[in-house]
Amino acid sequence: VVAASSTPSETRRTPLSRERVLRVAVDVADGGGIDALSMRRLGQELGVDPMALYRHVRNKDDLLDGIVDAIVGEISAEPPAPDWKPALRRQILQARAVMLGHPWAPRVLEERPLTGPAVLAYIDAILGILQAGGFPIDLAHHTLHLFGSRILGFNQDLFDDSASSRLDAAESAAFAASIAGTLPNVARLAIAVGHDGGLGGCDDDVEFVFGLDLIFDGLERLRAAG
Amino acid sequence: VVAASSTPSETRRTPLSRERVLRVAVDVADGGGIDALSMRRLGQELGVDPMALYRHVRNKDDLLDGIVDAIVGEISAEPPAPDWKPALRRQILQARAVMLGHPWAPRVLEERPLTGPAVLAYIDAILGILQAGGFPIDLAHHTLHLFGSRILGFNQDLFDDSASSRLDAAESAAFAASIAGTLPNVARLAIAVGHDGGLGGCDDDVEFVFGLDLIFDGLERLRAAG
DNA sequence: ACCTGAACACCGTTCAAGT
DNA sequence: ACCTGAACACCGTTCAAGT
Repeated sequence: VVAASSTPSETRRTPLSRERVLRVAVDVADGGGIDALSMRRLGQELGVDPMALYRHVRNKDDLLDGIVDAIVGEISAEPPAPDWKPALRRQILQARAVMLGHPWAPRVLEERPLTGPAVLAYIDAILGILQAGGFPIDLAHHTLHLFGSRILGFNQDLFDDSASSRLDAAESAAFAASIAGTLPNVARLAIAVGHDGGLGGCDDDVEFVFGLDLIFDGLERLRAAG
Repeated sequence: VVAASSTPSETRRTPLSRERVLRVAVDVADGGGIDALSMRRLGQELGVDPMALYRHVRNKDDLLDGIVDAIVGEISAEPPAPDWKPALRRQILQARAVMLGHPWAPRVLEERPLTGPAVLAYIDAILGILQAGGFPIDLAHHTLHLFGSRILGFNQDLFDDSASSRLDAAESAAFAASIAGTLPNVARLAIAVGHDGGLGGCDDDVEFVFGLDLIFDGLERLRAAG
């Protein structure tokens, strides 16, 4: 169920527009995940024939590109500052806050080409922060590639250890023992992650900021070296 | 069209097995992209009723998990060595070579939970390299999160500059001029990327290794500091 | 000229009927 | 007991018919 901002009768009265189509599409994805966002379902949510959407959106791909750009447009811009590290850090964490509100967004962002106006404006803002901090243009270019998805506030975690971190010490030990023969290093990791206080509970935000700061330090060293 | 390893009659004679289903599924994805991989198409490729696949695969998700694990299984293991940097570097570049042979794989790897035996064995190998190099277990854990998809040899590039790098200097200048008003920093970047020899042609491999080495250096500093 | 909705060519999966 | 294929509940999109 999607939390609609208007009653069905209002919905039907308001004329369709690309903006409204995209806004409701984001609502549908927020409410039911990206798989819930079909042209038919979206038409139903807007109280119109699904075919009516094609007047405001070229096709499904165009719809996805549109909501991706809308999401990036939610990120408020951080003004450039002479001290680039805190400025870029704030900017990226602002993007992260937006992404946390749309859990489906990272996946879609990754599989769509990012060429919308809001995305370009965001990249321009990032480059502005780097330039104000004294980055030559080629280092700024490397930096964009280096950050990858991190520039938008998320990092693709390939292995999910949230399950193992939910285990207590005894359960971790049992799991570790069961795989110790074939996967000795993963077993050791499972025990360490399970230890109370050992790794601080595997907070994703902690991991994200850890990675950010390590990369920042490496970049600052390159920048200072010229 | 998929390059089949056997003729239709052979295909029909050979009994189905999970391994064969997964192998042909990878072939279909290699040949036509991940969207070409449907249960119906896969059944057709194997010369069997689509429903017959459900004896060897729980459902479509299980099929995807299976081919993801099969791809990771293609990566040959690098033996641990006292010098962790070159060992890890070789291991990751080996993974990258495998991914370049299956362009659809990174996207699928990102959206599936990675819990198959080959994935776990691969992570165990990575942890083995780090441990042999003197990484304490908690730093090794941070390292996995830090690398993210890079551990499997690919980096999610959010903006695609392959189009702009294909332009010649005059075209870059014209494009830059057209956006200079609204996107001054992106415009400057476009000119720099377009310059012959300025950035070395935007080689993806160059960018990947650049990022790898920067992260390696940061980790080595943390490791040495204890 | 505009919009609607029937229809097409697909999906993944269930389930009853047949061997 | 096993397998098949019809059928269900969906897709995105085309296109002809209706207003």
